[in-house]
Amino acid sequence: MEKKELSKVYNPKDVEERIYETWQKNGYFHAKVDKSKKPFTIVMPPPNITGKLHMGHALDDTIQDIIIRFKRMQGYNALWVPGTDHASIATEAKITEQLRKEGISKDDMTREEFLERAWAWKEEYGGNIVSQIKKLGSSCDWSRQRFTLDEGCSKAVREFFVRLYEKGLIYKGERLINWCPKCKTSISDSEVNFEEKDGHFWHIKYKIENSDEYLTVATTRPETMFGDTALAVNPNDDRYKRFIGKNVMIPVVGRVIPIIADDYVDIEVGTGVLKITPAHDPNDFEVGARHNLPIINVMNDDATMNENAGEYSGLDRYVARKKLVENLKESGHLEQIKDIKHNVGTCYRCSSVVEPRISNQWFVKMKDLAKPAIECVKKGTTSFIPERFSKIYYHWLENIKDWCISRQLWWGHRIPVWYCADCGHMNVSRGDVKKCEKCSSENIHQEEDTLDTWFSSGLWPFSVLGWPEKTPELDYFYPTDVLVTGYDIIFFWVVKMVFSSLEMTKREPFKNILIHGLVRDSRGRKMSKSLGNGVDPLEIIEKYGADALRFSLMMGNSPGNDFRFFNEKVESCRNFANKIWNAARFVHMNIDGENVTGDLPQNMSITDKWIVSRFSKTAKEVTECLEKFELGVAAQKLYDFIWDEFCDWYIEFSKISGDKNVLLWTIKNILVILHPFMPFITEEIWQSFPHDGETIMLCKYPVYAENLNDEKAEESVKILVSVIKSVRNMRREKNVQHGKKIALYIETENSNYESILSENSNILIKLAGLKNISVSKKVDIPQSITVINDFVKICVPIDDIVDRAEETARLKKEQENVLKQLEQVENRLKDEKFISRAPQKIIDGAKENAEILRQKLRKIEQSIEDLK
RNA sequence: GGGAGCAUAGCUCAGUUGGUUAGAGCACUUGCCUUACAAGCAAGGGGUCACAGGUUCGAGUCCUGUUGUUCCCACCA
Repeated sequence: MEKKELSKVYNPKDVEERIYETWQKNGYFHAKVDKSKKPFTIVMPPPNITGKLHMGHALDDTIQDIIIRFKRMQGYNALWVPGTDHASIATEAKITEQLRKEGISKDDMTREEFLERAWAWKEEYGGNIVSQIKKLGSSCDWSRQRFTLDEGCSKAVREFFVRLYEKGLIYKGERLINWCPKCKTSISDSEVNFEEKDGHFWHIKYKIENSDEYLTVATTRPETMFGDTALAVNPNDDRYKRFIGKNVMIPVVGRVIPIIADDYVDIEVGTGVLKITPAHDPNDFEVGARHNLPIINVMNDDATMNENAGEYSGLDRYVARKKLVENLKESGHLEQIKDIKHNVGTCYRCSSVVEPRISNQWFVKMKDLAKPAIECVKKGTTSFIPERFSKIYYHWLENIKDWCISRQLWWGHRIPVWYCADCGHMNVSRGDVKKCEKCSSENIHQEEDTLDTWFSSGLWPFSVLGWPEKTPELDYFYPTDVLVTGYDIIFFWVVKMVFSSLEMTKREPFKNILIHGLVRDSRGRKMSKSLGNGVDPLEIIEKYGADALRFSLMMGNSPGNDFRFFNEKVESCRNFANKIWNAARFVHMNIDGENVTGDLPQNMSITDKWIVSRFSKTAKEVTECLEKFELGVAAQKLYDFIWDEFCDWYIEFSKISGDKNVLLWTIKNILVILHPFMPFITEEIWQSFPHDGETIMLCKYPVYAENLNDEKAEESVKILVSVIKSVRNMRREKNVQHGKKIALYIETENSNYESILSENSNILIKLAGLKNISVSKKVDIPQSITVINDFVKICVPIDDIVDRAEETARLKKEQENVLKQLEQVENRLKDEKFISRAPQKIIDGAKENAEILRQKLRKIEQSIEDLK
């Protein structure tokens, strides 16, 4: 802040970048192991390297930055570890797309060539999001920045994999998994989104062998008929009992399959007959397993039909479906078609319809891992904020299925398994394997598949601190204190961190899980690319400043709840920043060139004692809120204190009387207490005042002090304020001209009040616009306006506030004004077009308005009459 | 089918172990460029806290039910 030329308006662009660079240059964000201090640790949820900063990040990072700055100022050794996620499927899709635009197919590349390309891509774009996070003011320790695919994290991944494998918790097997035909990889259950889509129920007749009878099956996916290996009915279904054990012929396909009985079949649903296709439906897979049915896969990895589909081989699944339905119709096997709406699984990355598919994949056995993760929250070692999210967490973990961790992708951690071509042994190893540990053959090759991204990000809280090495950082900063994330990511990520950490480190990864909601657009819709309704935080920062954005994300936000983003809200927070800026200008006007230290003097006036006491209490409340992670409430309290109590009242008092040291003390403390929320402007102003230390960032966070508390001063100011407000109110009601001084008589039998009011009459005179004031035990003025407020009786002689001639003139002017308005409304009501076309509500409103104006006019006329 | 959230001013939302007269921002009305700030100041209007019961001296807050709404999970042959 330049002392000579104080701009009337705060301009964040002149400030933010410069200050952030200074902070970084001086290493204020860096935390090192120091056993003399208590650590406080947050690891940042790593954004994808494909990503661009969106409002979700802005919210998440603002919350973390406020907490970490608060804790740092409280004296903790506060560490915030940043980093990025390789996001295997998302990044691979982007690179494949980029290649496609260049006319290159991924299939024409070797794995090595592709990875080279991917790393180059990471170098080029991976840094973007990091620089964007910095623009928010995030005080992360950038010297400790990590990447889920860096050397250390890769080592952690192998350690984790091998340990789970050795414990028998990882296995490979043929299972039915979700297959994305576009990404050409398996995906886990939690990566499938269900979308309601229009579809059809095709009722197909399966003719019973050696009979003219047939069974009708309803299906939504007729093309899977090629993989049917049975029809199933409920054993208690009287309609079909007699068919059990007989065979039917699959229409068109011509293969003969048995009719079996299984309780899974619901008599009420559809026709009560179910076709069993174990290779393409999870339930059928289980039924098939119970009855030892063969498994026939009918599709390729791109969802075209394979050789088992005969003449349909090579056709896309939907083309094949259409053709098959035609064929069924022609051959008389199609009984009817019903339109239905049904939920279809889609890929969470590319939205393609997922195909359940039998495949050889790697899995983690989840049951034993889930138990301690449930316990950890039940015991309260780790707590959700708000608490209700623990219910969702329990429910998910209690019903967990095995986790499919292998992906048919290249960008990621390659599974550390080497197959021996000679003896068939599977070598599972932390290090690279050169020869088979069993037969010493060198004819080995590594598993082609990579691991699910969440397999590595599940290790994030401890891998970033050096695990599996026993680093001093891990020993000191771990477990972390709080994880800040959105509820949408609890299943994907939070649970994985908890069970991974408990299994590997025997510790919970974090003590608290602070859950926030989604940032929605002003109409309450999710911000999304397809809707084009996303608000770019960088544009907001450009226009209003990072401090305003941060504060607007906190005001009225409460843990776990979604909240809507409005430009108007940011604007009001920008105004708040400007308010503080101008308050600082006022303080400068008063202290510059004078010997003001900002130390509290021995003897203080009542208003000085009041603001100091109020500040101390506010500090207490704000700290309590922050400790409980109630950031929105804390922000509101700061806003109210700074704007209402400090700016609107204390600064006005200080223009009349007051100690300049107190003025400086208060604003400096305000800057410090507000700093975690608005780091840039507070630093800028703090630097402009006399100060000890290099940066506001390292100031001690204000605390409540008993000796600053002054109930008497607070009570006294309350009385002064009540009188001022009553007088202002009366002036307004009686339309006393602005600037007109009035005489005031106050009656009170309380001698304490009497002395407070008398001693501070200068304040009352100035702020209530008085000519003079008289305070006594008894006031008796017959011709007066009287107001009784909570504390005293206030009288104003009537002649004193009403200059008859002036008042008459004012009323006549008002009369003209109202007449004009009334004329307008009446004209509108006479307008035929208006009456016939406007909604009834608007018309009624206008009629009402006209009536109000007529009444007002009558009152004004009466008042003019009274004044004569 | 199972679970959770939400319902408070015209709009968007706070309101934390129950406590006088329910708050903020924006919008609205009125008057002010009052020497920090018009991105401002002062005053004001506007709420049966979804509905119905219950607990209590006292309920926006706790309990039960109802309605509306959003979301999550599961399933949909």
